[in-house]
Amino acid sequence: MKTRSKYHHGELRKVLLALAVQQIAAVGIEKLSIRELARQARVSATAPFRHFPDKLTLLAALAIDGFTELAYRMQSPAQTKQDWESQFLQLGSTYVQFAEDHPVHYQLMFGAVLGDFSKFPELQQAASNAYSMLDKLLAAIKYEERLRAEVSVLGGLVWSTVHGMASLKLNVPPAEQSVDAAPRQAVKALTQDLHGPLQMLYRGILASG
Amino acid sequence: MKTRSKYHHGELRKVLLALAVQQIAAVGIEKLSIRELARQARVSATAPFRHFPDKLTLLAALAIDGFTELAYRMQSPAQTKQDWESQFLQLGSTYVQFAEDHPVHYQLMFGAVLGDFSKFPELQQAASNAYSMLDKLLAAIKYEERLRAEVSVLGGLVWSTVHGMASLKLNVPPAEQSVDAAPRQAVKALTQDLHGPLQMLYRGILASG
DNA sequence: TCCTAATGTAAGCAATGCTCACATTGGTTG
DNA sequence: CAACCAATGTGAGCATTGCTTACATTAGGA
Repeated sequence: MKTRSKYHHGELRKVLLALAVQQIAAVGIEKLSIRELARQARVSATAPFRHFPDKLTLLAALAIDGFTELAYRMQSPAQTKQDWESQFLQLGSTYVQFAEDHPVHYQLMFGAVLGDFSKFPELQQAASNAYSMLDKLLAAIKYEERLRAEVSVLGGLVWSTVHGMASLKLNVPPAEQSVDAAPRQAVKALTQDLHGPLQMLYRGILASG
Repeated sequence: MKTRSKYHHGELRKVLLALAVQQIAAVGIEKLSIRELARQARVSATAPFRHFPDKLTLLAALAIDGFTELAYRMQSPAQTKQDWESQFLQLGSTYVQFAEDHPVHYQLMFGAVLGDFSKFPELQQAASNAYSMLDKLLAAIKYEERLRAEVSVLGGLVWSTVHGMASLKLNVPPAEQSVDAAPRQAVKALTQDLHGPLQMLYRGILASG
């Protein structure tokens, strides 16, 4: 290890991103300060701007990392040649697990802070990659099982459900949560009672559009 | 109508909230400026602080309005003495419709900007009120139909699904969306194919916790 | 009618995002 | 090996922001 030359931090970009995640987790996105990040990295206040043209772009970089990681995680279940039920199952829990492991990234990826992705082509690309994983898996399943539904329709419903679970887990005060109240009971419920109601629900919402 | 006395705006609070919604919709939460709001309301820069101790509290006030309106909308389906399928159905579409009608409020209610609700007792209260509507309906249904599952479990699943749909509709670029692709096909899909996969998915996710 | 609380104003402070001109490097090329 | 150049860091400074403090104006009940 060479002595730190003190000028030229060396891996400032990476460090800034990591610190940003920490700080957002600690004080929230609203109060994230680039100057404060610079201070923590022991670097001048303007140094961060050599790596990111502005604050939003720094956040976008985090979102890109998120989508990349998510896509990576979704790759494994899609490649293993298991029965499609297992793949399906793994895909869902992978998604939710990701949200729990990287709440800050998730927030940026699916929250409204970044606004229109069109300002960040790389982000758009990364997001599309991740989204296409679900489509690919569903397409494969459809082919093998000869499902009659459109893949896009299936995908939309599955995605809604999974995303809803993840989003609620992150953003709703635990006292109000009932998502993970009782896993085993939930499984029971699904096989016993929910069958009818859920169908009804889907129909109502989708038909109203 | 009396002549505007120019001092004492009169309904500044209401106007500020309305302007805030406009501005957030236009430039995003990140760039919402209280001083700018004051300018648009033709009022001094410090006037807003007579009505809201700080910026966050102003946003919290919007979230409170949101929860109140949502609870109000959910009240009607719960009171009409229809069959429970219809009630269920209406509840879901009410929720999604609300998100589409008031995206800014929705963002504040379920996004991460406000952080912990515990700083705003009124907000906590308003949220609880809204949440309890779903529980009430489910409890009633359970009683009438003798569902075997726990209400909290049912509620969690239903809520996840509905919330996921709403959240995706708001936060995902339409090009990537597949939620409302084809309502009629979706209904078909549900009654034909989705029955099995969805169960699998739920089981996988819930059992992994 | 007066007096007090509610509501508005004016001036000012510390912090922030960002720009610009300049300093210091490390890596490529002659 | 030297010299140059692009990448990366520094420092001063500007406009804007959230918020405080001290003061002005008003509305409305005693």
